[in-house]
Amino acid sequence: MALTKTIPIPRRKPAVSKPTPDPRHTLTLRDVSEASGVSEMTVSRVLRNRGDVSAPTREKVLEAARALGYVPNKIAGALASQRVNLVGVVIPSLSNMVFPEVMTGISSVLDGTGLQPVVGVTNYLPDREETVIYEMLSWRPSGMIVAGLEHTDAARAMLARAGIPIVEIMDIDGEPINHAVGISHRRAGRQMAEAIIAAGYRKIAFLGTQMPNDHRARKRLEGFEEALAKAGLTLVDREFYSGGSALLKGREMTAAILARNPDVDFLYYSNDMIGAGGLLHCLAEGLDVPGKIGLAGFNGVELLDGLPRKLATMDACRLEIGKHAAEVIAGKLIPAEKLELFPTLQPGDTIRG
Amino acid sequence: MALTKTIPIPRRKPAVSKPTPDPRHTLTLRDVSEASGVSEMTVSRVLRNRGDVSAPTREKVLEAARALGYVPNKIAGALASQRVNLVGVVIPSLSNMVFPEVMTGISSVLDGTGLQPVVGVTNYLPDREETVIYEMLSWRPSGMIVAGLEHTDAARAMLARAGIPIVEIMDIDGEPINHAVGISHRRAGRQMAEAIIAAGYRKIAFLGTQMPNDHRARKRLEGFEEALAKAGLTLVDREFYSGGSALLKGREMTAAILARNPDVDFLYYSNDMIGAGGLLHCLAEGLDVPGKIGLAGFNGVELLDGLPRKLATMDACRLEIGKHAAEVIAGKLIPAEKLELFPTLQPGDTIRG
DNA sequence: TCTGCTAGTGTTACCGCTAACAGCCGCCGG
DNA sequence: CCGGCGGCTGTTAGCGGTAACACTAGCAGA
Repeated sequence: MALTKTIPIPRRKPAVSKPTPDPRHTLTLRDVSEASGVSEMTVSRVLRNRGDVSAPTREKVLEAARALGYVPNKIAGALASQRVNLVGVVIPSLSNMVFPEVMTGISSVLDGTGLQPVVGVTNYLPDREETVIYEMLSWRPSGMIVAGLEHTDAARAMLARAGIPIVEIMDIDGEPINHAVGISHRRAGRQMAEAIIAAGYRKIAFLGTQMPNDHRARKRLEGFEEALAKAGLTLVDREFYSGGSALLKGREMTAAILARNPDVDFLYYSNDMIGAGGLLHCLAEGLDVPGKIGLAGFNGVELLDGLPRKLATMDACRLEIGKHAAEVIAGKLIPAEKLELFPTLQPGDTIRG
Repeated sequence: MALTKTIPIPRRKPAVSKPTPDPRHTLTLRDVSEASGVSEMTVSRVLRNRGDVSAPTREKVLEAARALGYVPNKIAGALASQRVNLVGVVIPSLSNMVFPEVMTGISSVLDGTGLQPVVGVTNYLPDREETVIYEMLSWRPSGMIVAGLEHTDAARAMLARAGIPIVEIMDIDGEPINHAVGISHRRAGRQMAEAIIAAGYRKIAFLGTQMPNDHRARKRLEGFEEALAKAGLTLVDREFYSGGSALLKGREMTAAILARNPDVDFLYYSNDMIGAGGLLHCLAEGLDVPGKIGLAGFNGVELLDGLPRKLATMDACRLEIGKHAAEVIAGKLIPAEKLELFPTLQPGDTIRG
């Protein structure tokens, strides 16, 4: 297209005279190479512990690198090697105790592998999730761990054609892009309902979060109502909240439900935090738990151990989910399409047995 | 050094014949450029919204990029532009409610700026912190936010010569590398002690975490004892824990202290979670709170709102700290060396007043 | 008509590092 | 004595973008 020759100008002064080795200049391999009298390639080999380098050379290089305070530039390294030791982790929130524990599981496995997790938070917003995924993929990570199976079409498409292992975690009720590691929340809800019914409770109410995009809470409720229906029951009442202190909201919602339905005999909470609030309320009111009224939550947060009475719950296998997801990314686990874990129901002291 | 000429071999086949546009191939600017019939540079300009591009060209390019599902390679972009939109955030833990809130503050400010936080967790281990910092710096972020003022010498040195803004958060009792945003924990401890003494309590015990590297908890305790000393008092007892459910540990430690010192009249906890456990214990025992015995924690976690009685505490300005730190990084705030915030004492219902 | 400017687009040379070799040297076996 | 091999080190050409220009065309003003 160009009809004439262009004579481009170098972007930068080729090199400043050596006498003034600008101390403000960011160090490169070349600096270490000059300081230690070997080629950049050899320095690179030493710093990555790759290839054969004689012991004396290695020493010299390490010495020089340390003295200069050289920090390698992974951007350049990643571009050249087409390899990035990052694993994207996309989760909805950090503030509810469940994802930090998943992170712990992920880190514990990744720690040995040279891979490093990078967290992105979506606040349960699908568009935000799409953006976060896009941003992460643009760094060409070695793998992605994403919470949930529900994503925007664009997000699914990006993940699918990224050419890296994708693990969707927490939930297995749906179609994974690649691999899924989690529990069936629908089944979890069903199991809890069956246990409650078996214990003889009949007037059951639900208390949960008002979050259209918390698909896992939704699926639990669906499974729960399904099992109720099978027993010829329906929820006698339900109450939702959003924002604020979960513990406090749990108290308030519980008070509201009890005021409306004095004869309710079971309260099923969508998470342990509001369940704990409800439990504190019931105890404060002097209600007979679990005789007259039973309670159950979901998650198995360790917080519960400190309560005066132990709330019935179901642990969500968070640590295992994180570990297995990381194992799949790290190639330590045979990648089945779905890896289902089975939560155990912990009856605690709030379901009569 | 080489005496002969080397004829290197290209790393990859120069180009596959166009007829088979390998669908597995990772897309580059060139693919979009070919699909839209303009130069790579123009595509780059369109995708970054930089420079003048005619509307029709812009449309064509966007169309092609969307159709192909192109995701830019930030690694290459960052290397070429010497610009990275990442901000490293190094914190000790995610599982204690305090750092998630700091993160919220950081994100809220960074969201508008194109900058993106990347979190690293150290588990209160100095060596781990050094590694995390090294890893992060190797990605050449635009800035770093690091919790605390205590680091290994190597970590300090790396941060100091990275040539980017460094903000140390949470604490200001010490010498920052660059900037510090936080509160004086020593002063916070002192203030709490003064309030307790003013309320007439005299037999005061301390309950906290057994963490040699939680410098902020240590400084609070130091300030606390300093103020006690000034009033001629000393701690009548102290108890430490590590690991496990904080709420439960709070109950257990409280029981232990009370068993050893039946006449103790105030319990100062190093954090709200164990304080809440202690409060639950005292209430369960039917103790007269705050008449016979007072309690106080630290942090102002929202959890407290749900308790039967409100624990006295001091909020740590977590949200503000996160916001201000991010503002410094984003260049929105005049970078003073230390930015001190002042926590407010919330007497709650557990200090008699 | 010529100049100067501006908007739009293309060209080239890197950014800092690593893959893939080439080259050198010393040693060993035949 | 020679070929081969293995250990160590160097050379070159990118990786996929972007900075900094060069260049063209179109148009306004002198």
